[in-house]
Amino acid sequence: MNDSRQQFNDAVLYILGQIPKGKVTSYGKIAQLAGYPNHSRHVGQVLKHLPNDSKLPWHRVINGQGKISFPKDSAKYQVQSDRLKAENIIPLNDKINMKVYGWPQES
DNA sequence: GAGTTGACGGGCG
DNA sequence: CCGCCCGCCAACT
Repeated sequence: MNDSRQQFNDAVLYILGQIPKGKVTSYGKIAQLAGYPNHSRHVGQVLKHLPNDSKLPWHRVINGQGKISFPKDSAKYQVQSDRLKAENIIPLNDKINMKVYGWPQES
């Protein structure tokens, strides 16, 4: 019954772990890869449930606009931005170039 | 049990 | 280019 939900959750976590270092992806992309093209919001829901000490690179997930889905004044924003910068991912005007850092590779 | 929310995305004006 | 609206659907109140 609720297996589909659990499966979606598991798929998201798996994909999240497959994101190579120095690359980023969007919620919609993950949802699509998970087999649910329109569940972009739920991807965020899953990430929200992640523990703070999670080994998964949740910071490599941004929105389709190539921006961090947090208010600039938010602590989460600062952390994610700092982590991305630590992976040589430098956003321009608070926007990440998906053409360069995007994953999987878009054409 | 019913209504609202949300780590989003895409379309329209 | 920018802002508003609609859709999707589980989680939350």
